[in-house]
Amino acid sequence: MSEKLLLIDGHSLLFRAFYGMPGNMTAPDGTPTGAVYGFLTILRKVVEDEKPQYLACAFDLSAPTFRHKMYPDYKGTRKAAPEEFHVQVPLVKKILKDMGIPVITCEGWEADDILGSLARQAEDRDMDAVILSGDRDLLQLASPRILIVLPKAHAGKTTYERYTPEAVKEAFGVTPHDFIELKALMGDTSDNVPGLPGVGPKTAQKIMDTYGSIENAHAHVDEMKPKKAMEAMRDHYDTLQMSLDLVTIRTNAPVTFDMTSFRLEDFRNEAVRADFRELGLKTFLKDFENEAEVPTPRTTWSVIRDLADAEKLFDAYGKCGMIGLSFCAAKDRLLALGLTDGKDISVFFAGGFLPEDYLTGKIRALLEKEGRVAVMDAKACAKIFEPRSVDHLFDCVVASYLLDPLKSDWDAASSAMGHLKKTIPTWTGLFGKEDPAKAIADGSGEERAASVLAGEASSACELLPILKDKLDEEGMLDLFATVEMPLTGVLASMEKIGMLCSRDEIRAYGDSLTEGIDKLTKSIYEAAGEEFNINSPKQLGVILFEKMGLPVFKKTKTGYSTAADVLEKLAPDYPIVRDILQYRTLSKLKSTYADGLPAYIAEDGRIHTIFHQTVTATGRLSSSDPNLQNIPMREELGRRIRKCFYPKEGCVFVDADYSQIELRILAHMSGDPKLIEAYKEEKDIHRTTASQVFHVPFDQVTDLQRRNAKAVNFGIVYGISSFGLSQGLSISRKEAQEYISQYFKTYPGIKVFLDSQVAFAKKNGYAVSMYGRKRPIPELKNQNFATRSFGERVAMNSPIQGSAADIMKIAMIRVFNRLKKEGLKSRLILQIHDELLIEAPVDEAEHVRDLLREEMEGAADLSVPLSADCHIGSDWYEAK
DNA sequence: TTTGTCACG
DNA sequence: ACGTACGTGACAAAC
Repeated sequence: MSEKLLLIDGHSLLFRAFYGMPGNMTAPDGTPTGAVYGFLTILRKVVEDEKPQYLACAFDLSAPTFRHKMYPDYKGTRKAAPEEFHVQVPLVKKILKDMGIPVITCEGWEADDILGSLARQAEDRDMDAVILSGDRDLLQLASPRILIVLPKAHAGKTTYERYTPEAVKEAFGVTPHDFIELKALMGDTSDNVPGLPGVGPKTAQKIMDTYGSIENAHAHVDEMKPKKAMEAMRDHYDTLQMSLDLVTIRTNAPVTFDMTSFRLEDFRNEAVRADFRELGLKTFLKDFENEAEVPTPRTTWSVIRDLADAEKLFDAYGKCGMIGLSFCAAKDRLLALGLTDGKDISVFFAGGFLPEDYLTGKIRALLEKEGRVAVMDAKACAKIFEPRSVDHLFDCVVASYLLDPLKSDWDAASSAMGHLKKTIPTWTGLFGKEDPAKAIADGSGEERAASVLAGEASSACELLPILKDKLDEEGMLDLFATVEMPLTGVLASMEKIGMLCSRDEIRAYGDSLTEGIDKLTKSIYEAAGEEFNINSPKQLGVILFEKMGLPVFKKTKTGYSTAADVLEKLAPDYPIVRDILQYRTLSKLKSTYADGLPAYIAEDGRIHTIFHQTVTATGRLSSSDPNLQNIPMREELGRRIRKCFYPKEGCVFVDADYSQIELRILAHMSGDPKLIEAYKEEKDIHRTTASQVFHVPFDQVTDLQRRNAKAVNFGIVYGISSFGLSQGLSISRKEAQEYISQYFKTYPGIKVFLDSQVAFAKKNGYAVSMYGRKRPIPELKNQNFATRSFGERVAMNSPIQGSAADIMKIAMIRVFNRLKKEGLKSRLILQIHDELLIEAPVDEAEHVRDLLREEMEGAADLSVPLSADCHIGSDWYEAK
């Protein structure tokens, strides 16, 4: 194997890291360090993976280069960057120096040219070169011996893409050399390289596709199309030649350096350690100490291909008290699975002597035996293996979520890292954009898949006892075992069943919206005196507040606010604003629902939303792909979309929603006698509140009083503030404060309760629901008033919203089990926070309605009654 | 990728 | 004086 030289494009890599990393990272002295951190992370990863023997890093100088002489307007190295970036350049240079990595600059030349020249020199010495850069322009240097590595901006993760000439061709459709010509044709605004006027990416690509090179295109300039491009090529050929020259990276810069081979250990010297300490780069310091220790032994596993071996293993696993299970599936088909008893790890691929049905059958049997099965995704497990119950499953990711619900997006790897301090391979980490199913099918992904499966199964197995202890310690084991775990099975069933949705009806609905949108567009253009993009808040702001001179009520950090509450204030005086509001309504309905939903209708005619159990801070579920928890309801026009959702032949929808569950929970948790009394009367609660707060007889409450009382009730649940209420009611802050005082005077127990929740959260650092669900509130310690106030409102709201979520989850499990127990064909298909929707055969409908109400109202025993309103309908619109 | 907006509870 | 109602997800535009 030939030797390898890793060349780093210092400036561009740091720049990329600067925008890719959180901007708030600082050293103890306040110096920003985010870019340095990102730079080092990617560098370490590439060095580990590529294992170069030699390293060098090139930087630009601020002095003009030969390109500035060719073209004075050239920007190149003089791009604007914020101060926070500039201060990090010397920091990274010092660290590189201390690591023993040569930092190379060259007067009159850019870093690109240095890299190109050194890479070429490496080629001449029969070495391989790897160029690590943040700039795509470097791709032109890719060759059989020169690999280009670009970091990939992927939220939070450090990954990169490797470009050989073939990879460049595959990803961009052009050879590395063509990159140069393309860029010359298009120009580059950030470098200020002039391109051909009127030629963008599309036309440039077309020219290259047709003629293969600029030179050839110019030879055929007379026949060129479009006409604009032809004229541009004819008139600006000289400029184009110069641009070509400008964007071509040189390989003859007068640079060399002493190629002293370096070892990874060189990174770990005292000078580097001091740098890291000074900058507060804890992650890297920790690395330092860890590396002295024994490295984590590589996980090993056996791939099982023989039926007799498999039989023996499944038999043995069946006798274990605890096993770890992982699997890989695509479109509800099992592809592979990993199993461990905590010692040995076995990996099975479906197919050959081990058909898919054989494996799923074996796992189903395991899930019905006594003992625990630790997994990373019980919901997916239930969907694939369809066990009679999920009673023996332990979902490590759900457990991790309960222990820290603020860290949304829990997954297998972060659970392992968070509780085991272990790094395990991930699907995206090993496969990137590649489809694991395909890679497994053609064999190229088997090894990688096995390593992910082994890591997930073994860490699940290891995590189970740890997480169980932690849940117990935190008083959440009961919530986990009796609510969250059984719920995984309910959600699996709901997702799998899905909800029928009519393509034709949605299309018709969309068409009717289009008509309205077209009319409004015309009318808006006319009133504005010009055409513009109404969907652009920026352009709209210019039209309304600059051109037409409308009064500005509110600004956002980027410009004028054009939000609905602002436009509504202007609507009475300006017809155009009314049209814009209407336009917004229609285009929202069209883009998100009419145009958005059909893409999700599966082959069975149903939409299978995903219910997320580990996302929200309060314990609620969320829904995505598509979100079926925000289908329009409040306005008639939008509500009509619900007519497109219908039950299957011979069925109806049975729908039930809790009536003011959050206020009832507030009454219960606070124990305020007057509010409890109000609920026991089972009258219109907002009217009752108005009557009691404003001291008027129940029958004499005006609509305005009721509306105000309702807003106050909302406010209380959200964590009341006079400012917030004043916004909600469009009244002065003083009046709002008056309402609040009045409310607290009427229900003193509520005030005491809310204060106690804030005090509790301040003391303990978290709020807690009726069922022990915790929500940490770090904001309460923040010294910023606004942030702290937010924390206080969260402390008031979370126990209420969280308890409501708990109760709904309990209700779902009760309803699900009751349907099963009674052997009914009715199926739970949706949850919308305080509402459940069931698809029920007509002959079961009335019974199911009663059952649904019973199980929902009986889900919790509060000091006020829980009440659910039920409806039966032939589509979702009718069922509400 | 972030921002503004808006649909729901 | 500080600046907001609580909790989500999707889309289009702009960076």
